[in-house]
Amino acid sequence: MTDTKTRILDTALNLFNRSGERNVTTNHIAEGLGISPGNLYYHYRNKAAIVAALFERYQEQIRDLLTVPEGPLTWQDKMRYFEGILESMWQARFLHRDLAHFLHQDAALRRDYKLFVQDSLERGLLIYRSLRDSGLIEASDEELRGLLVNTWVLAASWPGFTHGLNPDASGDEALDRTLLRQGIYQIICLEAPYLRGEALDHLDAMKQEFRTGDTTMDLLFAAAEALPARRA
Amino acid sequence: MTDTKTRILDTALNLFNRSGERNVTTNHIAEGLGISPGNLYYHYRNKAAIVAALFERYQEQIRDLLTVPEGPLTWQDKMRYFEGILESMWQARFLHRDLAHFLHQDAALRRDYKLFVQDSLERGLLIYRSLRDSGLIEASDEELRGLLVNTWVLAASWPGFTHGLNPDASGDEALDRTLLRQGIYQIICLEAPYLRGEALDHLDAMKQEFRTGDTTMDLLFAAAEALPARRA
DNA sequence: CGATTTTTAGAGTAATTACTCTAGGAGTCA
DNA sequence: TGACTCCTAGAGTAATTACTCTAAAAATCG
Repeated sequence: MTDTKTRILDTALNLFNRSGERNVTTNHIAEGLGISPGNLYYHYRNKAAIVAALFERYQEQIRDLLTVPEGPLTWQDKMRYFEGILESMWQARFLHRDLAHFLHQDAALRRDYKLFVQDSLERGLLIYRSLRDSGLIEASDEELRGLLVNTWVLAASWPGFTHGLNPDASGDEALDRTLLRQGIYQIICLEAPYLRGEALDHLDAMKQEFRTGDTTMDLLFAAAEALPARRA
Repeated sequence: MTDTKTRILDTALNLFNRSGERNVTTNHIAEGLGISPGNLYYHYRNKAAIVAALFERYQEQIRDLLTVPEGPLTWQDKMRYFEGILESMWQARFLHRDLAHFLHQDAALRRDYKLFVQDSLERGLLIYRSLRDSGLIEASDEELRGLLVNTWVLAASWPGFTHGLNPDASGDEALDRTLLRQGIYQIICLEAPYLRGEALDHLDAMKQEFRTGDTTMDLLFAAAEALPARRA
C-alpha cells in the first residue's frame, strides 16, 4: 500500500475531477479513502496544500513531457507530445477548471504558474523549431508562437469544454477516452495547415484515427446537419 | 436611474468578473450598490438566479452577433464577428471561468448551455460557409468545423487564460483592452492559413493591428527570447 | 521490553454565508 | 385621505465546512 500522503492526493484528484474542487470538502476526501479528517490534516495543513501538491505533480509531468530529445524529430514524436500533454491536462482537469480561483487565492501559486506557462511555451517553441528543422512543419517563428499559444490554451481548456457539454460523463472511462481523443483531433486541425513532408502524408490517417464519429462533433453539429438530412 | 433589478445584475457582473463568483457573496453585491440583502432577495430568489439572468443576457448577445446577414460577406464583416464575440465573452468572463460549476449545479442551465453551444456553432458554420462563398476562405466543411470549434473554445477560454497570467489586471481598463486585442490576434492566427483573396491581402495589416507588442506574447516568450539577446 | 516518535481517530468549534422574516416606507389610484 | 401594492431595510438563522485538539494506537528503536 502506498503511503497515506500520496493516497490522499490520488483520492482528492479523483473527487476534484469528478465534482469540482469547490464541491469536495476535506471531509469528503477523508471519507473517500477511509481515514479521519484529523488524519488528513496531519498530512496536509489545509485544503490549499493538497491542491498545491497536485499542481506540483502536474507541473512535473508536463515539464518531463516537454523535453526536447537529441536527434531530429519524427511525426510520431509529434503525436506523442500531443497525446502526452492532453492526457496530463486531462488528468488534472480540475486544476484548469478552477485555476482562476486558485491563482486568485494564492500568490505563490500565481508566481509559479506564470513561470510554468512561460517555461512550457519556451520548451514548446524549441520542439516546434526542431520539427521545422526536420522538414515536418513550415512556418515562421511568429506563426509558431501563435500556433503554440493556441495549442496550449486549447489543450488546457478542452477537458473543461467537453465536460461542460457532457457533465454526466465523468466516471465513464470509455466516454472520457473518446472526448480526450476528440481533443487531440482538434489539435491536429490546429496545426494541419503547417504540416509538410511525412507529417502531411500521415495527416489524413491521424485525423481518421482521432476523429470519433459519434460524440462531440456530431453532437455539436447534429442540429445543423440533421435538419437538411431529414428534409430529404 | 435604471431599475434595481438590472442594477443588481450590473453590479454582480462587475464583482463576479473582478473576484470570481465564488468569492462574491450576496451581501457583497447588496453592499456594492447600497441596498439591503433583503432587498436583493426580493428581486432574485437566490444567487443562482442572478447567475442565470446574467447567462441569459450573455446568450442573447452572442445569438444576436451570430446572425448571418443577407448578402455576401466581406473581410470587415469577419473582423466584426471576432471582435464582437470576444468582447461579449470578455464581458461575461466570470461565466466561462466558473462554467463547469454552474453546469454541475443546475440541470436546466446545463440543457440550455448545450443548446446554446450547438446553436452558436451552427450559426458559425453558416457564416464561415458564407465567407467561403465570397471567396475569402478556402476550406472543406470538415476543416471549417474543426476551425470553428477551435475558435469557440479559444474565444471562451482566452479571458480566463490571460486573467490567470495577469490576475492583478482586473479593473485596469487599458490592460484589459490590450489582453482582449491579443485574443483577437490569436483567433486571426487560427484561421490565417485558410484566408484567400481580400482577406489574405489584409492579413498582415490585421495582425499588425491586433498584435500588442508589450504584453502577453512578449511576456510569455520573454524568457525564450531575452536570454540569447542578453548574451550578445 | 520500555521509550519515543509517528500516525490515526473523531468529537468539537468558529466562522462564513446564503437566505428568511417582519415591519415599515413609498408610490398609486379611488 | 385611505387602501392597496410594490419596494426596501436589516436583524437574525440554520447549515455548511475548513480546521483544531486531545488522546490513543502503531510503528520504531535502544
